[in-house]
Amino acid sequence: MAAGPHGTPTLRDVAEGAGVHAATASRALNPATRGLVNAETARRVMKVAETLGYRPNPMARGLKTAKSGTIGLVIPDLTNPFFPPVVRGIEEVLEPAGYSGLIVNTDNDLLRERTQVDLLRSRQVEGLIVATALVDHPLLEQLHRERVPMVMVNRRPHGFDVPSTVPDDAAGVALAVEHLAGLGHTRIAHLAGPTTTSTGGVRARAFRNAVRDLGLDDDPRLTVVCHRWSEDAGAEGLRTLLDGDAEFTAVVAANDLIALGCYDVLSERDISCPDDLSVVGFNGMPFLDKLGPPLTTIAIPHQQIGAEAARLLLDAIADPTRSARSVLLPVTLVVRESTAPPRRCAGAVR
Amino acid sequence: MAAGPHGTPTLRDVAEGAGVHAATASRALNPATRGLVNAETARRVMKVAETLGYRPNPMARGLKTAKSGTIGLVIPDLTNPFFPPVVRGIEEVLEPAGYSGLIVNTDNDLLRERTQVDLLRSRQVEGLIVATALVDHPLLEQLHRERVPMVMVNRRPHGFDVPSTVPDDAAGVALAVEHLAGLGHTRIAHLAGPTTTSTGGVRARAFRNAVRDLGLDDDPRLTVVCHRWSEDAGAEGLRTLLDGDAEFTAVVAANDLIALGCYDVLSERDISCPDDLSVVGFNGMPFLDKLGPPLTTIAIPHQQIGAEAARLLLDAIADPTRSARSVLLPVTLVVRESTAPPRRCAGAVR
DNA sequence: ACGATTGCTGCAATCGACTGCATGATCGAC
DNA sequence: GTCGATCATGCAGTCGATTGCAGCAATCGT
Repeated sequence: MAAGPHGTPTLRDVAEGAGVHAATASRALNPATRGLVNAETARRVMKVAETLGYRPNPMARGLKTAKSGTIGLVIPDLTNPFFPPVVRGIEEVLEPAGYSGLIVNTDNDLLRERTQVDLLRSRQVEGLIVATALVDHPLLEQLHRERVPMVMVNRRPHGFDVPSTVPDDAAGVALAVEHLAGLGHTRIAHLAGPTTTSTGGVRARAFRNAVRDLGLDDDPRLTVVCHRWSEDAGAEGLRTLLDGDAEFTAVVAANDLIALGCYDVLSERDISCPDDLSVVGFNGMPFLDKLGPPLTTIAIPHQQIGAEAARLLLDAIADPTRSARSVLLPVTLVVRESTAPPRRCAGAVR
Repeated sequence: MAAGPHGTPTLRDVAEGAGVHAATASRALNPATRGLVNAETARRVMKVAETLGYRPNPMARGLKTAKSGTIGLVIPDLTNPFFPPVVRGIEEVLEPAGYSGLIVNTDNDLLRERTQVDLLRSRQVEGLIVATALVDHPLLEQLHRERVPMVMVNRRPHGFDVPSTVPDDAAGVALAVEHLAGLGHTRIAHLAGPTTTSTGGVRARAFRNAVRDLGLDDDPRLTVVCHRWSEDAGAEGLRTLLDGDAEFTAVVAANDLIALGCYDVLSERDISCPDDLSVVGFNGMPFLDKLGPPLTTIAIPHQQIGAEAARLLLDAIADPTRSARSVLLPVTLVVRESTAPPRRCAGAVR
């Protein structure tokens, strides 16, 4: 067990073991420079490295090359079931490429976001995958100006071009509306996400387009904007909808959390789903099939979204001049028991 | 904007700006060595560092000090809702201490676990927080021998002493059984977790103890071991229970996922919960209150478990000689609608 | 008033890997 | 048999921060 004073074998240990200079060992071990070394010598060095269990010290390497081999993942809250699969998708791509992800949670707090990104940058991350909510974002703009390689997931940037991977929101909403229309609903409500997020806006617009395309009642009173992507906000949204005077027999929630908020109001007001009201979610988070009733939703490929984002980022790092590309991923309708034909003579639901 | 050729200001830039040597600047900036420097000089250096936006390069620092400021988090699957809150609890403690967590997923695969831990070690993590399932684990033993600072979450190590933070499993199970007994159940079944995990064993033993303590029917046929902590395994477990000839009116699942598996079987066989069968889960994962029916469960303080684990690890890093301390965290019973008194003349459920 | 202590700062080596440049060896060509 | 080309390897400096040691000045004690 030849090893340096610190226990782990160093490049010099390997070089010594192979009877060559550290420089030669370095070249032999690096596939890109291996050609510079005699094939036989290279083989020998590699064998010694192998038996010694040599691991290049990423700090020493990073110090010299100014590369850390890490990527910062900026997400609002890991506890939101949306993100873990996305993270796994990201790591699935990053790992084989020799990168690791550093996760930070911002809780959608602007200040916290800033300090967390600072933290990441001080850790020398080579790029950022950003999943935060806000669409108009001075910090993002600043990072973009500073040429920090960056990709957005699930959100589109506003003014400047940054690569992004997003689900096909418009198609998803259309799927939901068509499904409800097919069941016979004509007055469908929408609980929109915050307008401060691109997703909220896109889905709301897609909703009205779908309603119009199908010739359903296009009543502006049937769209209520939730101020957050949360159960609470969803509950509040449905309450104002119910307390309004517009009739509706179905609601398309801008995401599953908002739909879950609806469930709270339903039991609170003793409204039956799907008998009195059909509900459709969006995102396809886990365990939706165990709800009472199981929630019909638009499933999106979380893992793929992450994987694509990671690929885009690696591309951007490899070639910073490449223009921003964005990926739109297909979504699917998952029909469960929260949707059904409207009752014969459904009036205003209250 | 004075800065080095790479854009980010270096220690020498600061030193130059303050008219001192880099060594002095280093000492002035490090709180531990600041006393060695003239107070006025230190102030000046710090001000220059501030205005320059100086960030010490963690790689250079790490190279010299052989510390990376990172901790490895070894978890089975981030997608399992159990872990995200634990991770947040961990980071909540790690961050103020200047550490970052590097997350890897093992999918409970022994080989993958090994390569992932190798990855972490090659990234020079200063310690490991391990949440993997297996109780007899050559890799863990090896790490322990190699003196890698390490803490386990939610599991107790088998042969050797490693600090750990676990929920009070025994108390939780007792709470569940008492709750059911209080409702009038006398024949209570247990869907145990894998015996390869300490948690599985502990909860199963606690179950039998609780049943005996309360003078309920202690029938060995009423305990079935699930071979994994998953919905599938839970479903399978309940099926064998139902297909057996022992009567029971309630079931304590070793965790929520197993309880969710029960829900599948209930609808599959048209058994009503809680009318025909009461079900109690364990862990208190999110959205359980939205299920049909909302699941009664034992809530455990996920975030606290993580935070305590991180604290233990920081202690272990600071003083490796300190003996292993373990923390037991209190759990609470959350009563919802999956439990009710048994029907008057409940026979065998089938 | 002189040697000794204390306080502050600079010098230079170090951590481990990378890399431009130079040197040495080998071989072919004329 | 010598010269130049090619190939392989070694040398030494570099990345940025840290730290033992030395040096210098101011202060103290007697």
